[in-house]
Amino acid sequence: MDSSFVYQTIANDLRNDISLGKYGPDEMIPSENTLAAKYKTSRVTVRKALLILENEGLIRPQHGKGYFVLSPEYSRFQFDFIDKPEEGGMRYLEINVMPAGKDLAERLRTREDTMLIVIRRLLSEDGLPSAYDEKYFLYVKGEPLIEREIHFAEFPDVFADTYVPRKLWTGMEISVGPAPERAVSALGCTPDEKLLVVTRTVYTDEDTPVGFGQRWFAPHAGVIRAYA
Amino acid sequence: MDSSFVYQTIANDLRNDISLGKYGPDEMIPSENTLAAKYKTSRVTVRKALLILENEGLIRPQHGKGYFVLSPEYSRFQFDFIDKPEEGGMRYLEINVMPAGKDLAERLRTREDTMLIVIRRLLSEDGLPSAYDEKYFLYVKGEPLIEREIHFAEFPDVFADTYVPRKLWTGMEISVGPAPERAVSALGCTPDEKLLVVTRTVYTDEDTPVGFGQRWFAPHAGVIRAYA
DNA sequence: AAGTGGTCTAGACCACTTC
DNA sequence: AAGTGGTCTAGACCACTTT
Repeated sequence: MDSSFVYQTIANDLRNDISLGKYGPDEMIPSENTLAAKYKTSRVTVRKALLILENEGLIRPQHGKGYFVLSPEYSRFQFDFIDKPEEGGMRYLEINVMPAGKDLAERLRTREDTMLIVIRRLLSEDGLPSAYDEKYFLYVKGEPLIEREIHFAEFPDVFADTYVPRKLWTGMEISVGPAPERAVSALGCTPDEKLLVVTRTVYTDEDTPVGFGQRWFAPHAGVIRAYA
Repeated sequence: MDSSFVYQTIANDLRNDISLGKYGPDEMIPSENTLAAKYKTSRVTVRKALLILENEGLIRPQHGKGYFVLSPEYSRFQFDFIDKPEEGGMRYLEINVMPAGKDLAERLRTREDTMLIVIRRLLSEDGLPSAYDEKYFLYVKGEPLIEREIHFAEFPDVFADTYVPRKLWTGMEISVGPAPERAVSALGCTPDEKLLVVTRTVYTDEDTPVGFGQRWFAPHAGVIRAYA
């Protein structure tokens, strides 16, 4: 197998043993010294292998005792939600600057007359409209041109120049609800029809919201795939 | 700060520098030897610090060149979807063994007369029904009692005895759709009303489906929260 | 040739757990 | 006291990249 290196061999062997149930949950695997002797290698190399398995969530060391096998964790799911789809088309419906208004002022914790940049788009797949989305973020005077900001790769990148990078985080809510009037015809649904909607809010490291976006999926395209 | 150890100090310092933009994306951080000299420590300790940052997705080493700072990745979201809610109530509506039928036979890639275990539940929050869910998995004769299997902690654990542990994975689809008739009244919705629905399929490592489940969320409770 | 990261050694000392 | 994991050293040799 993939075992050109000693630490890989050890990690693979142990992963196999755990996987096959040789060491069950809450049981202990051989100690570092035992493994070092078995593979005729140094403790450092053994620890390197064990760190890999620890990072994979298979084992956890306990000081003075040993390495315990963990129970598998199946409840954590993940998925990719990209702002700029690579497949399918994308069309800008509107790019504007406008006052926040009541709802958005509340969501972005600002005043109603605060100026926001709004970007509305229509996403397509196979020539059919698949989703409509909107993004709002604070308009800061003296900032780079809107035109430049529009061509960001991903949602939070818009803020790269304004805020400290890497200190932003995004919260997401997946729910159902009717699309706004301005999107109904484009998506080919009725005004009251409930669609899959994804709401994203970008926060600074101090939990101040700086951006807000929503995406409604057309009835035929309303699926988000995740895995654990 | 949290810097009782040399490797922690190095990792924290570098994380700070990257975070503050001292080293931007695609730029290189100081070499292992440089850092070892700066902190008057060994290369092993420096590498330990750098491995931490690598696992955090901040840097990536390139053989013969150096460590590069990566661009932040905001498009990967994750969330927890637990089978047995700790908060709120849960009531078993039905526990049975029944033939798969056409739809389930297709989903589980088996025959229509294959016997399945079915578990139907009603979940509540604050005394109100919040979701209805169903689970189906293959009924294997001679297996431990159904009664025992019902008290599993998480969905895939049902299969722990039957299949090789840790070689299962779960696919999930989040979409919208009407609840089945048997759930409509319990959830307090109309037959045609579209709800948030989560579909899970558990596969073996050979991608054979062994379990299938769906959960419909009541209109007032239909939100899944994720974060990146 | 010089610098870089990748693997590995053979020790050391410490803190924690068990007997 | 003995065994365990946690931190750390001062080297070594190799493969890769740049000059």
